[in-house]
Amino acid sequence: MPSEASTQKRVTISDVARYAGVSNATVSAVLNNKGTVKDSTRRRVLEAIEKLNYRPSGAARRRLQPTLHRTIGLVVKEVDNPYFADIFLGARAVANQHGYTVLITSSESDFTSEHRIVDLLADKDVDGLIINPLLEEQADLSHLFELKRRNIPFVLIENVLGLQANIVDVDNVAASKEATRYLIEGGHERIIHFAGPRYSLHTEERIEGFRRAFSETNLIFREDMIVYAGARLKDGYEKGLAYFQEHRDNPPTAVTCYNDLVAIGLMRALHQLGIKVPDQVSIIGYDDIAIAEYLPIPLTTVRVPKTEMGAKAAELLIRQIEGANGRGGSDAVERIFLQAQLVVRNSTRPLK
Amino acid sequence: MPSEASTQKRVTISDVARYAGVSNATVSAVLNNKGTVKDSTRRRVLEAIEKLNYRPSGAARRRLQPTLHRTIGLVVKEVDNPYFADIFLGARAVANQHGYTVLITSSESDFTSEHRIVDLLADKDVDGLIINPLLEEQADLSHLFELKRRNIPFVLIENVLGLQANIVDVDNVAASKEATRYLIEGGHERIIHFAGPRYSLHTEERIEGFRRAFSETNLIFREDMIVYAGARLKDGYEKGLAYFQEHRDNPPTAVTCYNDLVAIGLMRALHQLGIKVPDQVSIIGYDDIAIAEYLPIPLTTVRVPKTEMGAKAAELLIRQIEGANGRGGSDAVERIFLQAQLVVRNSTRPLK
DNA sequence: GTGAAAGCGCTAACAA
DNA sequence: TTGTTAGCGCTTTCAC
Repeated sequence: MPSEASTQKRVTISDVARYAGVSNATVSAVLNNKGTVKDSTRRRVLEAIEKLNYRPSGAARRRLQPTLHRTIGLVVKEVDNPYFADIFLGARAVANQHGYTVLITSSESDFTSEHRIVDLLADKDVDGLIINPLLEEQADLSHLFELKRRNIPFVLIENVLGLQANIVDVDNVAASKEATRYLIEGGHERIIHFAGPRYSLHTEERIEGFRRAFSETNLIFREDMIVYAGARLKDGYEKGLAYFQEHRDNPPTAVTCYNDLVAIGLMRALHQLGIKVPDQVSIIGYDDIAIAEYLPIPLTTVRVPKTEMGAKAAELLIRQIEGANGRGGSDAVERIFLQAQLVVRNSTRPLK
Repeated sequence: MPSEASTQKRVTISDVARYAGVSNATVSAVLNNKGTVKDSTRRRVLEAIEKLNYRPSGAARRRLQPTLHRTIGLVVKEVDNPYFADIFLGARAVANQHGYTVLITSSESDFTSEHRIVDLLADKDVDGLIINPLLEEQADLSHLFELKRRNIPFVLIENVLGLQANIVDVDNVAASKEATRYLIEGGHERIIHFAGPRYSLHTEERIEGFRRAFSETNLIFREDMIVYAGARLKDGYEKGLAYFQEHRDNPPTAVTCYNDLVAIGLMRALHQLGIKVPDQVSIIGYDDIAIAEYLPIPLTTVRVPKTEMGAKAAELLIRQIEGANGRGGSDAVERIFLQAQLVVRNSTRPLK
């Protein structure tokens, strides 16, 4: 009943010391398990801690060995996409080798979240960031510029127009084109593309690849070959159901998808509509997530070297973090594009 | 060529100030975009920052508004399991409502990692933790006790024996029993269980449920009904291939799996061996990850309310974080067990 | 516009 | 065994 309702101020080590009738140093000693404290004193301190609900500030404590924990922040767009798990795993492997720990957060396609997250990570003193940025209308890149101002190295794993920054990615236009061309060369003429979410530049790049495949043949590209689906199982399923119902009379013979999740969703829709894959419709995914190979009809897809991307991104980042400390030297931006490759499995078949 | 190779010491605001011939306060003003700095001065400071590659310490800066960013750390065991994505999403929703951000890290089944991660997160001053702990032989719970000592609230999403701690989980024994009983009641007699990894208590709980289902009938449980597989697609696939090849003459008619990933891997193996699901073998998964429903043979599985678990864990945690600050009151440990439920789809069929 | 100085919460000498 | 003190890197008054 004693202790008055203190104002919202933080409880500090001094409060505890005062309450327990000892000095700050003693409390600190208890906190850090130094063996040097008499048992009765220790007990009193512990009691005070409990009583006041004291929580030591890591920030203050850590100051002396700031290098104790090296960390890298990874900012993704959707956690429920296995794509990011692989990126993480690749980054983690390299990071661990160098004594870094990787922290993940997800913007979940929300631009405000992305801003907040990047700020937060910077405030938490991560040593560098790997970011999969959202494509944004308002082009508010302030959080990335802030990073530059604060001199915190970062590498993108999807391009941001109008920003000089390190990037590790795949040539999506080329890969998407290759996938589409594979279909065309197989004799497919009515092909459509289930495109990704609007907030992704990858979406546009993959559409562009699709388009270019056409321009290299005598087939005509038409806008209505692009069907905006999204990035998730559900998106592929729902759009698939809707599209193939609507185009019942004249369905396409092949679909390239934004990613594997969409492809799998689409396959479910087709299955449900009684349309056979690949007999009636060929399907190509993108990413080559682990499960693609595990489906009863293994998915033809574009393999993105996800683990390698994560690893490369981490390498580049760590080089910047550590190199930068040496001299103000290697400030030149690096842009690394890895090779994506079509993996033909059973969800596609040539028409001729 | 001038600037000597400084010893590895951190570059501080004072270094910048000295280099630019101004005071710390001025540098600080520049850093924080106060409008009060003359342009020529600002430029000089910026140059010094660049030159020295100065990176302001977030820790030091943040001290004044420590409450600016509230954060929760989520420690998982394997990022590439969609199970955790859903936990995260549930936690994130609640967290965001309360102004918290959720940071994820993964121990990847490595106990040393778990320790390091928890330490790190504590040092980074997260306000609380949601942890999916590894089951460990040496029972070294020091990192969790450390959390208690530092008064950082945490909630587990898998039990740790011998520790008084908040927990949100599902009754795995009951759920696993229910799944197995469903098979037995359907007339299956030769049933096996593809068990999870050794580092998981869930593994043991699910085995126990399997065992108990038998003890309630006149069927006999035998140790060789338990096949240790793992937690991943690959595990189910490889063990499945091996097991069903070896037991070609006398295969089981049903398998319950540690989780959906293992089940899907197993189905691939069976498919490859020409064994029909569910005609020849019934399969039950666990978790009900999104894709379970999307398979050509939708998976019968135990639905774990993952999103709800994440949400509940976050609620409980935030209550502890904030309640605790009020008085030293609500220190009582809470243990919440949600309901898991069998969802019958097409990968199982009754034998009678 | 800019600098000097105090203070944030904590730990690490060093004395007592 | 415990207390005193200085200092970590930064921001913020408040003079100049």
